[in-house]
Amino acid sequence: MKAPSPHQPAFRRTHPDARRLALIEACARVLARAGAAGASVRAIAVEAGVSPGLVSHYFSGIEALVAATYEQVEGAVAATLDRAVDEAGHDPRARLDAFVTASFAPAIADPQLLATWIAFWSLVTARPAIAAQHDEQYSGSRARLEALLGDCGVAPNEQRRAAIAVTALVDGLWLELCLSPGCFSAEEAGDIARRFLDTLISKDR
Amino acid sequence: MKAPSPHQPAFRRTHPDARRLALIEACARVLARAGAAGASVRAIAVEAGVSPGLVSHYFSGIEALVAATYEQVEGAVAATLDRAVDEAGHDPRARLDAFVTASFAPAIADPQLLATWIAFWSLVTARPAIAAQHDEQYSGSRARLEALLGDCGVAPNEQRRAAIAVTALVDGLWLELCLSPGCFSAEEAGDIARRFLDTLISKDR
DNA sequence: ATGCTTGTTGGACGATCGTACAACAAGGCG
DNA sequence: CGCCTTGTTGTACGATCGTCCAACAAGCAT
Repeated sequence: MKAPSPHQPAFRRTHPDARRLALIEACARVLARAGAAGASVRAIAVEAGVSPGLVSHYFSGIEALVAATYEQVEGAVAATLDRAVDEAGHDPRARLDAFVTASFAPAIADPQLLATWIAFWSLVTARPAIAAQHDEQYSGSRARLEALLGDCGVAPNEQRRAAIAVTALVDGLWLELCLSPGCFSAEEAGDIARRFLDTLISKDR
Repeated sequence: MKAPSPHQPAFRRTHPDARRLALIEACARVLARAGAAGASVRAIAVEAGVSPGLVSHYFSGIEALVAATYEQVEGAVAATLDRAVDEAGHDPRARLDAFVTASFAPAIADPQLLATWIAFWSLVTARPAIAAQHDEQYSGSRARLEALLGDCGVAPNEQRRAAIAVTALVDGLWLELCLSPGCFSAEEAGDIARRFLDTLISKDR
């Protein structure tokens, strides 16, 4: 079909970091489209426009690629939330509200995004290294939330528990919002979460 | 190895319902042990002590078996929670507390139990029938919670939202408790959830 | 005891999986 | 311009997957 140029390059070399990132993004797209069951080496290679061998060349296996994809996507989500917090100005409570509101925005509460989480969760129980990665990213996320809560006047000795509670409520709402988007709306989820924040913050005032 | 009896039965016939249940229980054990990735037709057949062909004979495929397993396990969990509620006596608040406390008991907040949920969740997005099943079981669970909340004096027009909130908080805590059991304890999770119930119930009193 | 129903077996089948490796070529360097 | 490094290809391999179906036998009915 294609008229071959005198010397059309069959492929292009890429910086290892860029190629690695491209494979991660392709993995995320495949997970979003086909779910964890459809995320095979070949499907990801086709999605990235490379040969299957490259996946093995950059990652020790599918699990390592899924772990790297989770790390990447989780980082992107955290960055989106941080941006929403920063854009909320300097009022501590407004920043906290922005955090939970952004957590249910279409870009975050996305069923296709859930697929990455599920694929990662399915590895947590069996693989200690994956479990350690999960613990690390969870504690990082909780630390950011503890800071936001502290700015709102939550006592230091209550921050840990409050952050666990808020994370659980937001994650639970997020999960259900992804699994059955028609059950309740993102606005309702935000209202529920913000009302819960009221009870945490006004408690010791 | 085995000295064959004059007529040792090579297999035993079973009531279709009993065999079906045995396959479901075998599926749950395989999911708990090997995760969603290891739940193959053959592995489940070995676990159940039957030949691989039987799985196809009773279920249209692996997905149908996973869906049936989720339904069965979810029903068992609901029954356990209902029993805990009943054993709590007649005081409405004590019944509600028993519900959340039992939700984090070792038998429920079990990493191996999470595997069944993850395997089921991984099918929700792609398969409309699975999504419908999830919606149905979620709304059933929420209805029971609404009744418990109503007995505690939550106004009818607030019951839906309160039940969504409690479900999300409990599920979020349960999920994290399963994923990293060392992060916080079941007692802490129960305390967080019960404290949240305080804010919902004492509100309009 | 004998036949019949049907639950059950067990292997065949093609598809797809992850992995590995030798050959190839793109692109920078001398 | 031609060599060299190495990112990339493409395929072969064995394992395992889900599905299917003809043959078998367990246990009830007669």
